[in-house]
This record gives sequence, C-alpha cells and structure tokens, in this order.
Amino acid sequence: MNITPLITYIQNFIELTEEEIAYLKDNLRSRKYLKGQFVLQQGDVCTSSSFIIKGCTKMFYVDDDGQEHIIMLGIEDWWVSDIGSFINQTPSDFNIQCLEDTELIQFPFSKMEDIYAKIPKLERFFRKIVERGLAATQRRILRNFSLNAKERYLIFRESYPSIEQRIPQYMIASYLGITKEFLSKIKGQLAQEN
Amino acid sequence: MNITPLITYIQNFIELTEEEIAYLKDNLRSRKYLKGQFVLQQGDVCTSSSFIIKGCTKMFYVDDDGQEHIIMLGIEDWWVSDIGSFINQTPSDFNIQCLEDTELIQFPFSKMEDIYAKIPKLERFFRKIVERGLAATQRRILRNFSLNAKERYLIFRESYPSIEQRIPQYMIASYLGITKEFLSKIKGQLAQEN
DNA sequence: ATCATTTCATAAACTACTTCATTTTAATTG
DNA sequence: CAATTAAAATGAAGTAGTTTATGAAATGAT
Repeated sequence: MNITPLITYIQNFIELTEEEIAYLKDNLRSRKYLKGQFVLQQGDVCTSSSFIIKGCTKMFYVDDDGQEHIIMLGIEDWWVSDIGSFINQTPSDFNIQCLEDTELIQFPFSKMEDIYAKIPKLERFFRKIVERGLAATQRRILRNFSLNAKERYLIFRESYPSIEQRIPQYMIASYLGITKEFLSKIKGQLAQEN
Repeated sequence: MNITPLITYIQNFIELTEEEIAYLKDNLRSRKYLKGQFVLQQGDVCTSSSFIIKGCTKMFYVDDDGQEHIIMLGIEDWWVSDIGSFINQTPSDFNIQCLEDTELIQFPFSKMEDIYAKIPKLERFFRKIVERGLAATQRRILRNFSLNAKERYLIFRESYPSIEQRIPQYMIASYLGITKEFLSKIKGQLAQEN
C-alpha cells in the first residue's frame, strides 16, 4: 500500500512520528477502482473520506430530469467524499465516479474516533483542510454569481490546466454549470478571437 | 459580555469545564455594531472569526460593475468571517455588513494558537462546524446548478423563514443569484397560483 | 482495418433571466 | 403628517444560455 503521498501531504500541515505513520498504515485502507467504477452512489451512506493517490474522479448529482451536475473534480492529492453524508452518516445525494483507473486511501468513518484518539494532531490537520475546502467552495459560489460562462471557463482553464487535458469537454461544461453545446460555442468564439 | 449563547452552542459539540469557560470569557472579545456598519471590508484582512449573539449580517462581494452579490446571510448562532482571508491572513474580497444592530463574539486570529493550546478540544469543535459549513456550501452550489430561480426561492423560504422577514427583498434576490425585478415577478406568479 | 459508440462542433428556435424605464407602495425623517 | 427616500411591482425589449437536431471527428472494441 503506497501511503507516501498521503503522509507527505499531511506533513505539510502537521508533523508525524514514525509510530504514527505506522499506525495510519495499519488503519487506513487502500482501494483501487477501474475507470467507470463508483466510489459512492447516491442513496448510499458515504462511509469513508478518501485521498487520491492516483487517478481522477468526479462528484456529481443527477437531477429529476436525469441531468448530471458536476460539483467537484478530483485528481492526485485531492480529497473526495460527500462530507455531509460522511459526518452525519446519512444517505448521499451525490455520486463519485472514477474517470480513470484510480487508487485511493480511505479513512473509514468507523475508525475516525480511534484515529483521533490515537493521533489528536489529526484533528488539527482535518480542521485545516476542511477550512481550505470551505474557502475554495465559497470562491466558487462567488464566481458562479458574478461571472458569466466564458469568464468562468477561462478561470477554470488557468486554475486546472492539468484537469482539462484529462477529462472530456462535456464534463467541464457540467462543472461550469452550462451545456456542452454552449461551451463548444465559447471555445469557438475564443478560437476566433486569436 | 454575554457569552452564554456561544457557550451553549459550543457545548452542543464538546464539553467545557468552568475553567475553560472562564478562559474564553477572558480571551474573546465582544463587539457591538450599529446597523449599516462593517465587520469586514474588501481589501482588509479578516482578523477574527465571529459568532452572532444578536443581530443580522450579510457577506457580499461587489463586482467590477458595482453589482453586489450576497454569498451568505447570518443571524443569531451563526458564524461570520471570510474564512479564506482568516486562515491565510490575506486581504479579503468580501464585505460583511450589519443589517441590524448586531452583537458579536470574536475569536481573534492572533489568539487562536493560544486558545487551541489551552483548550485542544476546540480544535475538534471548529473542525466540526467547518465541516458543517462545507456541507451546506456544497448543497448551495448543487441547488444553484440544478434548480431554477423559483425553486431556489421556495427552498430559501422554507429553510430560512425567520430571515425572510428581517431583510429586504432585493437582498434575498442577490442571495439567490437573480435580480430584484425577477424575484418580484416570481412572487407575483406564486401569489396568483394560490 | 472496420464497425459502433462516444465526443465535439455548428446552427436555428426557444426560454429563463436581465436591463431599463416607469409607477406604486412602504419606510424614514424632519 | 407631510416630505423625502428607499423598496417593491410592472412591463417591454434585450441577451445569455438551453434545447433540439444533424453531421463530423475521435475513440474504443473486435
């Protein structure tokens, strides 16, 4: 189980002893998914919080008309979970699906209390990453309100150049909150401008 | 300084000893604002995270066209701050303004390390409330993507009946991400339907 | 290579929402 | 309570983004 990227990531925030690293290694779970497989399906409870070692995921919601809305994309070193479902252990409205073969390290909800008891510093670590997540999510709301689709696309392209290469355009459209046709139109416009 | 509502709130998540409560009383700051005053102005660093004892606030962004976009509303027992600015101590893009005379209890950034050192349990408390905040913010993104303005308004009305009475309609429109004219039209439609 | 399927592009008709301009109503203030 | 200002309602015209439809290009399976 390749836990190194996770440990490196955690140590950006807090320091871990060898013993603590060993404890995590014993208590976390590595899990591999093939492209197309689901980490979470709507209606199920999100039983673990996952760190992406390798691969790419989308978190999305399917509305009553069958339309897919991408709430979040994830690549290496990102976290994926429906945090609402995870903290309350209630059924999720979201799906999380792998867009490539993907390897995750999972923090099971059932072990969180033990983990926090054993390594209290992790309480701080998770506080910090959730704070960051919240700040990013607020920025996203801001952009969706104050920018039009073209501006949002340009920002997306700058912010996540690596993601744009890896996933199909219609998913980017869904992430931006527009139709694939309209994104195509925007790209047409941008191409003409240059 | 009336710290009771805050202590009650915290004790929904963790237990505090008398000594810890006294420590908080000594190290937190109560602050009163008049209607119209700013808790935070864009360009300033958000130096404290605030809990609302009494009153009502809006957090908003002013875009390049001078348009106001409300990101969050707050009433009693809610938290207000620009968390991105707070955790990184960088200038904020947001304003927080009081819509009524408002009383806050503030956690100064400069004291957070001491506070966490003295009462490590608070690390857990803040982790939990930020997790909730993140879950709520994700739900909001979801709704903005998958619902139209009328549906969003109906959900808002159900979720925050107490807020709707307290603030002008054009602010609700801004919170919903639509113009005041269009909200007015929606209300007209709804009135006719009944 | 070849067939099937998925993805991307383009365009016309349509709709949810905005903008602008005006009037009515409600809230503040002297 | 009259006067002033701010908020809400209404309507006409405009626009950003959607829907539907069709064909081309890329990708994947055999």
